[in-house]
Formats: sequence, C-alpha cells, structure tokens
Amino acid sequence: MHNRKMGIRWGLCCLFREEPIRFAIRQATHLARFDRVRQLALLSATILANGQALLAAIAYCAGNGIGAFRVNSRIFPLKTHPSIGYRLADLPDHAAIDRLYRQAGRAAAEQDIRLTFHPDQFTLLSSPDAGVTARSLEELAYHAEVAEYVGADVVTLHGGGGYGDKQAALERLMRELDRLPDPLRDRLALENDDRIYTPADLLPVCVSTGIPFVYDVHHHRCHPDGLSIEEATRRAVATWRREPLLHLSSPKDGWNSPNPRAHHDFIDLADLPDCWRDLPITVEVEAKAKEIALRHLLAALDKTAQISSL
DNA sequence: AGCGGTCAAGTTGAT
DNA sequence: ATCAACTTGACCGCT
Repeated sequence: MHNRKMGIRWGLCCLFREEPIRFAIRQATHLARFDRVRQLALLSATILANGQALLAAIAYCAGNGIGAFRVNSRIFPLKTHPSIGYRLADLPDHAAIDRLYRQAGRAAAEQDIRLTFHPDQFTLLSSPDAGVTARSLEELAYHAEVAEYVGADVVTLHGGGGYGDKQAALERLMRELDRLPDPLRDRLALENDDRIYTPADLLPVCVSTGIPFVYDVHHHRCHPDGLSIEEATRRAVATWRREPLLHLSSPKDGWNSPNPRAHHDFIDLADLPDCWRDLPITVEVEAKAKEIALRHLLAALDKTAQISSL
C-alpha cells in the first residue's frame, strides 16, 4: 500500500531524472537499414528491456509514496509506424513479452499503482483530414492494447486543433468518440490544453458522451475560460465514475513570464489548488525533475500537515 | 568516448 | 511560404 497524503494519489510521468530507470526507443530511419528479421529482433529486445524498466518504475513508486505512473507511449517503439510497425505476434520474444507485461500489470495492481497513458500531440480525433483521424485511431488502438496488457485505466487525449471553427471540430470529435470500440472508449479521457480547448469547451462534450474529463489546472491558468478553479474541479470530478485524474505543474519562470506554459523542474505548493487537497483523486505531476520533484512535493506536504496539526 | 544533429506523426502562429 | 514550438530526451553517425 502506498503512502496517501491529504487524500491525493500522486502520479509520476514517464521518466526518471536520477533513478537509473530508462525506457529505450528506436529510430525508424536507423531500423530501415536492416532486414525485417533484424528489425524485429531489435524491437523485441527493446520491448523486453522496457518491460523490465516498467517493473522497476512500479517498484520505485510503491516504495516512495507515489501512487500512479504514466507509461511512455513509446514503450513499444514504432508500434504503429507506417513501414516499421509490427504486431506483437511478429516479435521473436512474443511469449516472454506477454509474460513480462502481464507481470508488470499484476505488480501494479498488487501495490495499488494506477497506470495511465497520454498519447502525444499527433493523436487527435477532431481533424477534418480523414487520414489523420485514421492514423490516430490506429495509435489509440495500440494504446488500448498495451493498457489492457498492464491494466492501465486511462488514456488521456487532447481536443486537437481548432481549424478556425472549434464547434465544428468538437462535433467531429464527438462523432469519433461515439464510435470507439469498447476497450478504448472505457479508458479514453479528454484533457484541456493551454492554447485551444478549455474546460468550458470540453466539459459539455464529456457530459454528453460519458467520456471523463482530465482537468489540467496549469493549462487552465494559461488559457482561462471564465470558470473558477473550484467550479472546473467540481465539474471535472463529476464526469468520473472512478477515481478522477487531474494534472498539476508550475511555470518555469513564474506566472508573469513571457511563457508561463513552460514547466518548472519542481512544483510550487502555492500552485496546488486548496480545493484539491482532501479529494480522493489522482494528480499527475508534470515537473521536469520527475521523481525528485515528487520527493520534494511529498516532503513539503508532510511539513504543512505537521504544522497544521500543532 | 564524446559531441551534436536528428528523430513518424499535426497544428498553430511567428517571421 | 517556411519553420520553430509544443516537450524531450535518447539515439546514432561521426570524429
């Protein structure tokens, strides 16, 4: 059982700064020089190594008061690449990979480490370009496949582009959401971003489709919509039929800098909304110092808890 | 061994 | 029209 502080389950995102836990990737241009057998051997070895890294990441979280871990989308490198892409059954170590990733899923479940995914900016369901949507659906299918493997319960997606007409784009997004296969639909969540889609834009979509809303308070502060943090939090939490997921970060050079969107190495406790403190929620910490930032944050929370109990 | 250019994908906005 | 930013290291070719 991990160490829950103030009602919040704290989550680490993808990487470690100091801890020697590394997830490897492969480059398509490099692999393209080899024959298919060699490509699959290299990919297979990388995926096995990444599975071991995932086990290590879960163990680290369990031992350090961290209750959630976001898995890097590239844990199966180039899985959906148009020319290098592959099926799991094609990999020479398929059976061992299967065992290892299911083992990681069991380890996460046993130690109560929530696993999540967050596909990158190339994955979106609002594009007017059918090819972009088709490739995104394939990418999401890959995420759902790995999520099922390891028991991850959230795949967080942004709204995508605005294309000069956000309402039309949101209607395309809703149409795609309505026809997702169940394994994906059951895991997908929508998150506000810092340039285009605000909580006020996405909450109605979430309510109408039943897809939960991931509230990123840093994005909301960069790109406000008239909703207060308290109101956005309340409405976001209400979209979840399981533990809600929220995102927290602090600005690299302060809120008055030219670019407050950039993430700081650490979390300033002042950026944690007071109304989050006692909620039964998962908060993923997007701080560049990774596990060091979590360590500092947990220590700072301990200190304030001690002071308030005097 | 170390350095630096490059890396699959989409969209926006600055120049 | 072109290209950096987004976010981000890690990889790989070259010296």
